[in-house]
Amino acid sequence: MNIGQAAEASGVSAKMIRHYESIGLVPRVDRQDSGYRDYGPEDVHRLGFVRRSRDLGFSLERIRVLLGLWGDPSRTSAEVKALALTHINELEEKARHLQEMATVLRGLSLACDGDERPDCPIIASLETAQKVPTGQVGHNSLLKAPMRKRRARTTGA
Amino acid sequence: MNIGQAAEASGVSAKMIRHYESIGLVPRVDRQDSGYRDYGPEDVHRLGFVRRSRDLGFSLERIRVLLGLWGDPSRTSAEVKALALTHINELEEKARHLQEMATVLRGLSLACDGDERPDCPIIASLETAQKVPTGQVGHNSLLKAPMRKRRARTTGA
DNA sequence: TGTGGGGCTTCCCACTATGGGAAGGTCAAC
DNA sequence: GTTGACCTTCCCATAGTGGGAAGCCCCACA
Repeated sequence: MNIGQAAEASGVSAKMIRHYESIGLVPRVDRQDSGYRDYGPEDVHRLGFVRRSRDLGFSLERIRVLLGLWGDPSRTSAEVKALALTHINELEEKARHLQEMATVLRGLSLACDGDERPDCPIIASLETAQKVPTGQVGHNSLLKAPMRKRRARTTGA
Repeated sequence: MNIGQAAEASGVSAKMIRHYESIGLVPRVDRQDSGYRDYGPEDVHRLGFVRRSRDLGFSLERIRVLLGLWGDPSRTSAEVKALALTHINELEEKARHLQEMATVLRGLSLACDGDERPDCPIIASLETAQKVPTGQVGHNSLLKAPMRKRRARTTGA
């Protein structure tokens, strides 16, 4: 089976299959006399595993671990579950972050007339780091690590 | 004011300030005799605007537009609001996507014993594209554009 | 048997946004 | 003058995916 057919069968693009192979995520497959890669059912199966893992948001590095667990007969479901729970927490944290930004912006938008005049609380809020009328959020600076202190300079004149 | 002080005052790292300047997001500032960049209050103000826009998840390209609207006395609040609403929709769509992945995985995790045995519905689900007992979600392949059809080949022998 | 076109190969570049680090110049305090 | 923090530019790295070029392979059809 050529790479194009493996791509269609697995849902992973040929481009990505080559990439996954190049970074060692999936093993190098045999070559035909022509030099074309030759895929068997097992290879396609594995690519499908990768594809579904990606669909659930796993990073390639984590999929590397998942593939290891998949092929390890002495794995425990506890290991798999722990990995999944870690990932779930990360997903939900990111989702919360995005939703919080949306909520802040939603509050500002509600206060914006959206007419022909230039006055706009959205622009005003971006301009100055002040509280926004969201009820409970009240700050713009989310999740950014504080910057390290710099030595004060006597900026002359 | 040197770049380090502008960075601390604005919350944008010196590295990023230089980068923003290099891509034309913020104008090139004057240089001191030493060749050091020299920042004034207006520059810091603008950098703060960029910082807060980033904190709300705006892309640099969209911040370019926002900066244009900010400095445009003939802007309308409708323009700003439209841009904000577009962004809100994108944020919430991404948040939903992440949350949906988390929910699917949560369902699989609930069905996983997490003990010393290898049997694991999480691995099983990644292995084969079958329905998962989540109640309403029931699919793994989310949001991926379908791949274009390829011509079937008579894979000889 | 020749040819056309689609698939395959490798290799490089692009994207987003940010940071690390090197090599070297500048400034201010002591 | 020395020292150390700060500045300069330039290159590289990240994560994941796609675009595209140059060139070879293969097969169907005329």
